[in-house]
Amino acid sequence: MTDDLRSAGAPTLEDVARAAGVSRATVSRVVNGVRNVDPAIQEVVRQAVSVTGYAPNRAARSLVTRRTDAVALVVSGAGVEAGADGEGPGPASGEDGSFTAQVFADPFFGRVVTGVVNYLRPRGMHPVLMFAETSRARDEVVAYLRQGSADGALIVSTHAEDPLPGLLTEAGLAAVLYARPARPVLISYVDLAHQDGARLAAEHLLARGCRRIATISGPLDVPAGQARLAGFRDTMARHGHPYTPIAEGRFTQESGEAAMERLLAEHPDLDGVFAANDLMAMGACHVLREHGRRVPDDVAVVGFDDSSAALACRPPLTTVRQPVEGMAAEMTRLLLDRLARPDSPATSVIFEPELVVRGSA
Amino acid sequence: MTDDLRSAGAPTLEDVARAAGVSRATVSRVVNGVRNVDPAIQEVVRQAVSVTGYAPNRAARSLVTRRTDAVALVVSGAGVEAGADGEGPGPASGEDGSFTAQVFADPFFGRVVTGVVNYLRPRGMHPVLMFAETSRARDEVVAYLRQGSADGALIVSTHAEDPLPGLLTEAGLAAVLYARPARPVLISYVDLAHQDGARLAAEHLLARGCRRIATISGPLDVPAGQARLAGFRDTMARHGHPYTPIAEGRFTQESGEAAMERLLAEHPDLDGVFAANDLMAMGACHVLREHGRRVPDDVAVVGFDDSSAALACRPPLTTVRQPVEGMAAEMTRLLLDRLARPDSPATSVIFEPELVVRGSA
DNA sequence: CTGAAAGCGCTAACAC
DNA sequence: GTGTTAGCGCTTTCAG
Repeated sequence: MTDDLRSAGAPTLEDVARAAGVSRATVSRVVNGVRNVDPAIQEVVRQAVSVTGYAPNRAARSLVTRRTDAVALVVSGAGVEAGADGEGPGPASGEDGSFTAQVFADPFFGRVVTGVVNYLRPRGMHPVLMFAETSRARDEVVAYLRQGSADGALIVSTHAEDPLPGLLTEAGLAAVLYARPARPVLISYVDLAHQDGARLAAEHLLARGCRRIATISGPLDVPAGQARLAGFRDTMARHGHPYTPIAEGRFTQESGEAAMERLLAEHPDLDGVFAANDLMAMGACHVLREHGRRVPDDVAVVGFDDSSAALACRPPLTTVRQPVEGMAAEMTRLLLDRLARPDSPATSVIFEPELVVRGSA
Repeated sequence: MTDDLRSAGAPTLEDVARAAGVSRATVSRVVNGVRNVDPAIQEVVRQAVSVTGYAPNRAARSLVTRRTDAVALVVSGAGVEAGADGEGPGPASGEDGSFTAQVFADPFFGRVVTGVVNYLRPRGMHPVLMFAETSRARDEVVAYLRQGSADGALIVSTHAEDPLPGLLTEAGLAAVLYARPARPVLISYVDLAHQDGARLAAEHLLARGCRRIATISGPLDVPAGQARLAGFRDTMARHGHPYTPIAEGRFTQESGEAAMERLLAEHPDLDGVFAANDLMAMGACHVLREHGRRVPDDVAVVGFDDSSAALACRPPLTTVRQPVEGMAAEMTRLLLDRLARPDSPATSVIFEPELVVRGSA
């Protein structure tokens, strides 16, 4: 008669306690691995746990611990172009899903997810995926965190002037960014030394003997785009090339193709190209080949990121490696650190890029 | 003296009630949009909410509603090959992150995420990302759900014989699959009519005049790989081609390249290739070009999925479209349906593929 | 080392 | 239409 009185609902601590003949508190201690419990009793409790099939209720636990063991992984973007889906007069940058689709078109985000998950998982934590491309969506992210649905946020911004970091810190919520915020907010972040990366690319092209070098930059309203361009230009200037042709892309393969077309039209004799990411570099290679230029013999191409696109390309891309997974893991570490010590100061960690030489340059 | 007594901690229902001069219950009603509340009072409460900056505590709410508004989005795989990372004698298919990295190397998963998020988001729900490539990881997913950390699970299996669906239904947990389970489990799922898709590809190649057609199949231990091959073979046989060369790939570009090399070595005169996904088709195109074959003039190539790789390829791939985002959305709808009516029967929805003609065939 | 008891913040009967 | 109240299942002092 001590059994089977709990036919409905999942077993609770109470049930286990009864089955083990101890108090709820003791069961709780055993379940949470708190010391100071008689080994013999521990064993009895463990038995009872497995007999009853007990699983602690996360909500009840969260209610008292004030922790959820979840973190929000949010992809944030300020302005998305109107979707070219032709589905009627929808909002120009609305929540029609074009943003979420675009995000994953770039192999970059998958790598971030990989890095985050690999750090979180061994610690029993999980990422909740969120997108914050509109002001409404941003408010929802803030609300989500304020409700205590997640312990903190990992922010990957696709555009500068993203208001989200500000909103978050203002609300006293724990957050860490991938990439330095445009306006200095007191918040931790990881970033890459983009300028150094661009320098590596420029020097490689120069060392290779290229003399008429152009660049396909990233969007100039995103910090990474600016920094890579700046690093490239500075290096070129320092080596006696104060004027280098530039075509702005949007980090997509398509925009890379268009940029390459423009470059080729204006400078048919170029012999080297630095693209600010691999997707654009790949687009450039396609266009070059279509125009009868051999890569790297006629035109050398260097990409950036060392994403999966670099190996997918023919020839495989010489590129500047951004250790995305490692950076994402570090970003996660910074967040968990902050959660453990809420008033630890904001920290930033800058990673150094590395040149990876393959076939394209 | 009615104010500022709550300097510490977030404001609770109690605080709002006090500020509005009503009871907790009333505040709860207006916050949750329950009818039967005097409009005037509603207004007063809303004021109080915004004055206090109240945000409902999700844990407390979940504790009583038994809902979290989160669903687990789990990528499940049975056997992953040993990582080729050369980092010492690690476990052959361990939790070293190689699985998570592989998963996002394919544009497929990003599309699934997109579809899921776009369905979930307007409903105030969010996906928690999980991976279940080892038996340990699978147990964690089950435990996660049993703790009530998420209301249900969306499963994307990368291999057949995945034990997860069985574990889940056995535990009475709500789950829906992307792709039919290998062994018939009583569980809802969405899937594509893979055979029809393969038929479309074969017929297109045939109609185009190709007579020496080979195929690069997917891994034969995954249902989609089998079905696409079966559909292709049947159609070829029906059109008088009982024997078509086959090379097995693993749905990666690299494996597609290797398969194409083999095919070309044995059948130098082939004039058409059906690859079971776009990544492999892209690899095939590269290899064909390296061997001096023009696509589509010398050899026509048809892919499968209509992923981003199809457009990234030169020439753009003629392919069989799998409406991944729509299928993922439907999968999500099925899950929420199930959550709303727990004893609704298991349902399956099969989507029809569509041929998309571009440059490669 | 173990038990008793006080909540965590919210929803949902149930009274009024 | 609104307030009272009883928990939801857990952790955590505080006694013993």
